[in-house]
Amino acid sequence: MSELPKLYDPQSAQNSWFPYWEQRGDFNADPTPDKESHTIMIPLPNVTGALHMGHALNGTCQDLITRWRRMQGFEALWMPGTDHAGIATQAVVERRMLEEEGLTRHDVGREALVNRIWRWKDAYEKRIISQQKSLGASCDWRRLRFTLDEVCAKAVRRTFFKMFRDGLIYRGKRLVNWDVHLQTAVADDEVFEEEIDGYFWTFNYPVVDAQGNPTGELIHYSTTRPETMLGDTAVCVHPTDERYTSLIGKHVKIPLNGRVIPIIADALLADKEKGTGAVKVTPAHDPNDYACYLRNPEIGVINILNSDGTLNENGGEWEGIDRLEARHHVIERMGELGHYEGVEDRKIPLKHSDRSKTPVEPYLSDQWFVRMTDDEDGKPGLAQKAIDAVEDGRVRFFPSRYTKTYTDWLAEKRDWCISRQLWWGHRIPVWSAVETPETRAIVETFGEFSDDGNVPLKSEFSEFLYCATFTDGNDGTNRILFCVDEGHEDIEQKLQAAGFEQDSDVLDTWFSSALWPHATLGWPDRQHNPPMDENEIAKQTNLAPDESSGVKSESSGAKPESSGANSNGGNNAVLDYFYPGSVLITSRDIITLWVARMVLTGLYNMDDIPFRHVHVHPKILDGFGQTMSKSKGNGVDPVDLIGKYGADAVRFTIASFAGETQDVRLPISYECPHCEEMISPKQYRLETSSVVVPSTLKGEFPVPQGAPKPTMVCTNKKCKKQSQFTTPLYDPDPDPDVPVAKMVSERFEYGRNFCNKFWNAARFAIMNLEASDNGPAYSPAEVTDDQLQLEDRWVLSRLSTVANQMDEYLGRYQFDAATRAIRDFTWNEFCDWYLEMIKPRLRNENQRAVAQRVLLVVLDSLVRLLQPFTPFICEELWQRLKEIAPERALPVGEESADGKVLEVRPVADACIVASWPKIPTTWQDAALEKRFERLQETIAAVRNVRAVYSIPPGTSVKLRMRASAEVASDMESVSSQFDNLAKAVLEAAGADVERPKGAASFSLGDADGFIPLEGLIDTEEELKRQQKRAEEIRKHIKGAESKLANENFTSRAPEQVVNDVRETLESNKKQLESIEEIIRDLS
RNA sequence: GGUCGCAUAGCUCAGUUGGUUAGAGCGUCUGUCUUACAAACAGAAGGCCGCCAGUUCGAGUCUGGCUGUGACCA
Repeated sequence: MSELPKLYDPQSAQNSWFPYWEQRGDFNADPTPDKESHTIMIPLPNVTGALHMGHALNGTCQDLITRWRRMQGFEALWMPGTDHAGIATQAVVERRMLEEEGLTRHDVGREALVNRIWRWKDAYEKRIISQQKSLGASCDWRRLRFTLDEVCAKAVRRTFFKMFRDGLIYRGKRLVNWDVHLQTAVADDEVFEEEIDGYFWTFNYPVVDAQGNPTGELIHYSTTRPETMLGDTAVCVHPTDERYTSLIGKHVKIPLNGRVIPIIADALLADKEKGTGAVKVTPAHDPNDYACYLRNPEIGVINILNSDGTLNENGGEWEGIDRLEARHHVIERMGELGHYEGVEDRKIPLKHSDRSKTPVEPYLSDQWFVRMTDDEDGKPGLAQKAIDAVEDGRVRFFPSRYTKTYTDWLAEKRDWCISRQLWWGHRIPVWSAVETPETRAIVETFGEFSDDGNVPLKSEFSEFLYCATFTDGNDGTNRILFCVDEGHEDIEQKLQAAGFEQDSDVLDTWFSSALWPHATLGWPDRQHNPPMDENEIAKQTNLAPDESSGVKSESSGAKPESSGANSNGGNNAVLDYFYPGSVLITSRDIITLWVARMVLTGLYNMDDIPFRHVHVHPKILDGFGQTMSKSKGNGVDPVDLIGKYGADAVRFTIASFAGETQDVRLPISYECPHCEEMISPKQYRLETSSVVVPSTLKGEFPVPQGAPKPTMVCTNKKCKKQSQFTTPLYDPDPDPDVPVAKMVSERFEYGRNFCNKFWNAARFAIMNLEASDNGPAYSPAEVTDDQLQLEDRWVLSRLSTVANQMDEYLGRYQFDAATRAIRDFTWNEFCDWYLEMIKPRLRNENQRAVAQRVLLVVLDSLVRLLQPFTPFICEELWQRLKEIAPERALPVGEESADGKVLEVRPVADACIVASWPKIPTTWQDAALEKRFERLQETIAAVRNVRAVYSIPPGTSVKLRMRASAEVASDMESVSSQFDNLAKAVLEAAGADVERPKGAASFSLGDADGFIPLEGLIDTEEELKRQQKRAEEIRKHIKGAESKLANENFTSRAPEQVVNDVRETLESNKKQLESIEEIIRDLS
């Protein structure tokens, strides 16, 4: 075998092993009756744009758990896919179309726009998948789903139909956030508030008598949106406001249009302290006013806006004019009529659409809703059932504090507005028409009208068709509507031919993503397994789909034939087998929007929860503590990091962040494209927000069209070159062919350095497992207890502890603790101590074979334990080790007697499917670890003396240890290690050893060490060193003594604690005695 | 405004049910190209555990308040 290079090359490992796994079908998961399933549904990224660090963190956690479970012998499915993200995607495509071609959606039409969005989706889905794959995502790519594909579409249609039939979906009026630019409602979470410079105008309305004649009284009020007075239906005062009590019940006239409206009292809307105490009420255009209308329905509602933001017929002479322009006309006319009183400047918090970045208008419109409330008879509704599932523990949150976020939100039981006035999405499957003899005739082919307005259908139709009549609130016409289940295009055509029109709205994206956990598995089709991607199957070299899974690991055994084929004995085995899922891994901001709704629809459609665990991982912030986002310019592309540090390093570092905390900071830098120097970032304030730019920024933002783009200057004195850099503020992108500074983070050196350390440990092992001048190659043979040396027992004891910790930590989703445990063991124990200690044995022909066997079993275990974290390097090493030792000595089971520790077994073809280590806990030996620690302390103390006295590495020192006979004999048994690790020759050890003159000294708890340094010793320096140490110990002694003198402590603290303090005190006193003796000698 | 977090070494973070002398990585300083690894090795320096009270024999850890900071929901 060719010798391993000194540096691990992540790119070459990535290039070889990902295709290898794909071809072998290692990521495939199929129903396998004799294995337990493990299912993770990806939190589907949306196709609006590329993935960022948050996705990388999310994906790493999921892949880690999936790979771990797969090695444990679970049939582990990680389901991939993407979300169509209705409004977000439509908005980016529309914006780009407008910028590049000057076209709006109305110019191109529904079909053409949707086609354009499909093309966008195709491009970004491809990009997203390639990003995920470069991270090593072991998804079952054959099962890739998209929320608008036909499998998901069926689930959406069936769910809508079922809910409609069950009376859970209704149509109603609601005041929504209306994006006049995109002409759609946007959800509350798609809106951001921004303070703008506005004005506060004051007007008055004349009070009129019953005949409509002015009484001479005026009511004054102020407003930031004067144009809405055209839609006023009342003036409101506080019921206890003495200025107005006499006016309540009277009327005012709106001067602009002569409408007479009542003066009402409403304590919730009017505030005596604010302004004049009187407010105008415009129910159709203000949420608070709308709430007031609901309390006082007699005042009525008047809508003055068209969907594009222009005034409608209620705008009178200003009909067709944009509301902002109309505002000026209104002010002017009120002035002419003598009802304008003044204006002042004011900062106004204004809601903007996150999608179009334009101000939203409160707008009253017809929307579809899903009922969340409980039934009238008190039976739990959708929300309550989802709350129950968490409260009774069927679904558990990790960390548990997120349970409250979930239950608090659901407890409000607010009906869910599911319609969106968009073109990109699942169209609402409802067809309606005005009731006419012709349309009635159609209805009568399916059923018949009953007197109460219901339309019971004949049984052959009622399974997939639902009919109802209603009166249109807008024009008073009687209408008929049909809801049609999936798979009945013939009926849809028949309805359309008869004049029925499909609702033009689409469903909220979350409606389809709520179904993700069962829709992706093929629900509602219970007869067939869900279809799979033929191209992905074709990539797998084992040819016939039935054998696509190939030979599996030593633990999981060969798989029965794949159930990928569509015919499967008439049931959907995939759904039965993989539902419910095991864990959902996501970030906290969608606990309400998504997690809650998945539970709710899972219970509704499947009568079962969608997953048992929900793990909520932290969010990644930048070095300034702000969330990463495209618009802030601080988003790091994981692919850039993978290119620089390697996928393993990125994964390992990310996993080290992922604990139970809420946020982690990831300071970022710009990498000079010329010399790789890191340039630090700074925050750059814009008018209403801030962006992150290089600290050496040249040029100004925002960039005027055609102006040179801002650049940064390299801080490296030898470079000093300028370059463009990653930022959202270039319009639209950095110039082509100009070097661009990428955004990276030096934090990832943590993972890279670890991978390289591990690589070199394996390199050392491999060199010593092969035949060389030092002796023969590795030979597999069983290892018994009596063949083990101290360091072998120690390393196996530690390995057992760490391996078992890994299961604990991963089981609780504590990825950070798991990475720390495995890193510390690998680096600080295996590399720093074990490898160093066995070097002499590997050169000794009698000791070499056993040392090789123990070395390999530890390395073998590490490769397996690290596979979920750093799969590429592990597969690379696995394949190399497989050549050296296709059979090797591996841990025996717990129950093994007769002193056998390792037994020879073959290993799996690939690391990804190797069995997860089960290291016997009986290997853990606390007493032995304690002994070993004393050895380590002694060596550290000798090294410290060597460093203090600058003794050259090549120079040997003598060591004399004063200790009890027992400890001394232990020291003698490992004396060769003093020489090996500290270049110290143990000259003497025993109770009667005396401190030689001119020696450096150190004191452990139960032993003192002396290193004769005749001539070398600096008495002053040594005295100082010892006195400093003595001071420290005196401090501790004092602390312990005062503690023990405290009656309260000795009587109330647990005996164990008190004893520990006593022991430590004794040991410290001994140490102090030794040190004081040394000090006397030196003085 | 409500809810949930965070504040520990210069930076980024660990710190189990309260219990001996608070840890790691990076950075800094001193040595070392020692035949696995300079992306490394050996050694060292560096802490009012945000502030104020309280509970306790004992508080980085528990309780209350304050300050700063972040997220989610209104």
